[in-house]
Amino acid sequence: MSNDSNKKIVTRFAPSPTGFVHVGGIRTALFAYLWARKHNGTFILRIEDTDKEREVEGSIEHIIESLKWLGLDWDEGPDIGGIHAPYIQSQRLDSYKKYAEILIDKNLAYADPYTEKEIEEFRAQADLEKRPFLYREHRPDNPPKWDKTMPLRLKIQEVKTSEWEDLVRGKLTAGPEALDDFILIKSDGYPTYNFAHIIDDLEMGVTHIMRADEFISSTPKFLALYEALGVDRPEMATLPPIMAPGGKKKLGKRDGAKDVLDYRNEGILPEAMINFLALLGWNPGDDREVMTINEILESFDVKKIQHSGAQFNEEKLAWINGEYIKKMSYEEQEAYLLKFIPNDIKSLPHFTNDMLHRITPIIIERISTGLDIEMMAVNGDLDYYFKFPKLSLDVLKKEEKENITTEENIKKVIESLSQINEGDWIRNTIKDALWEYATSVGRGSVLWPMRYALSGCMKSPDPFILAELFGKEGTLTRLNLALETLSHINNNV
RNA sequence: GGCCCCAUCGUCUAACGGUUAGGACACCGGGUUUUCAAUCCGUCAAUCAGAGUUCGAUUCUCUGUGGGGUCACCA
Repeated sequence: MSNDSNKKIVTRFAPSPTGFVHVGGIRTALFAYLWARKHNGTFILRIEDTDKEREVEGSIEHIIESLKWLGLDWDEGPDIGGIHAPYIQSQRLDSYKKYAEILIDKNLAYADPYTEKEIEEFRAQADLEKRPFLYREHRPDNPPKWDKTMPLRLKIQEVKTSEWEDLVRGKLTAGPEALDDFILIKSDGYPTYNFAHIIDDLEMGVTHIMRADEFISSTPKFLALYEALGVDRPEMATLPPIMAPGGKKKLGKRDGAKDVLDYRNEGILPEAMINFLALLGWNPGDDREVMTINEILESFDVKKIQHSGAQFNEEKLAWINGEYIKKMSYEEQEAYLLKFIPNDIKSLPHFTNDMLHRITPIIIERISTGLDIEMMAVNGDLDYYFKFPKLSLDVLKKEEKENITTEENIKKVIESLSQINEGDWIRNTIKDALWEYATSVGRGSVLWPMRYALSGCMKSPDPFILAELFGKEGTLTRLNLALETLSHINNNV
């Protein structure tokens, strides 16, 4: 293994183009990115498309879009090229062939003459005998010359217990069962992941491999291949798995893991996602939680990477996102809000830039993601800013019976507010004009009907804030509407 | 099942072998606003179990238990 500390750090993110990337993949990319950037190293994006069956068209563009959204930029990759181009495995078949020939010449790789059916039978037999199936136990004595239509397998030299050092986990071991004559080149001519990623890492000078812990069990095979090739291996840092909510299994696409870009659509900010993901399986060693990418970079250390799995908790992600939203500039907040306000609200009679401008801080204070804004819209907690509320007879009646909302109180409020000059129409003046009376008759019997008259809702921001927002005329209009509704009830009872 | 990895509040985590086991999210409660979705304060809450080493284990060792991963011509 290479221990040359002067060597430039090179890491990579190597997804396969089988669809979108979920947060697990991004976390791996992030840690590799952080390690490279921290050391002024190189971060490579490589596409591992050796399984043409599972390939999904458009994946590469989608992956690139996801990484760019998050600000994880790379120094070499399929879209920008680089000194180790190409960066798509299906375009690197010559390299794999070259190394395959080397292994064949050294008598360390051989053609697999069996049919799939025969292999199946070996496997079934092993199952029957309740022992692990190992291809090497069926290794042919005189394998045919490899004609590229048969799989090519690595010939394991020495069956032994494997032992290696992991940057995160320390000393790891695996029994001899983990070692088998695995396939290097498939019968379709493409290399397996096991072979291709090692050749690529070698040719691209990758010094550190960040990977999820499902690769621990195949590491002995990688080790055997490095040995056969006679090359130093890169350092390996095993990341803990990200668990699905509930903690019962690793987060995966089948269990509903979302496309990271879905989070963008929900209003998660890239900085918040990066921050959250960095903290999933790593911590800076102190109590900081909201950290900029530079602060993360400053403190990042593979030694602080967690060993055990961590559940992906969307609530905490939302909380962090809220922290970032509150730190945005006023203009950014307004644009953010506008993005999530549905069109039917935007077409309401009083929807103006001025009103949007004024409610921005009020709404922003109360939300943590765009989903919250959409939810407010659905619940009717947004439209009263832009139109006169429709008051519910039932609600008013109920309060009438409880002797809270009386015509007298509303009249008194209207009377007091009418005396305020337009120029003095701010929340504190409004409050001062009403406070004494409200206190004398019980604040609830004044504030509640005021809130309801202004918003038509059981809950809303402070009624004085609403009154300021709607202006003197708007406020009095709404109060008179309430009064009208109330007297209408009284006349009909 | 074989092999491997992991194990602190519900969740994410902190703690040179010596702390009243700390923080954050969530929850719950309270203040303010007689609204809460805002804000402030507070409560509740954990070292998987059993041995061993040690004056002293969350920390080291072993066993057990639990959870996860992996046993492909997928990555």
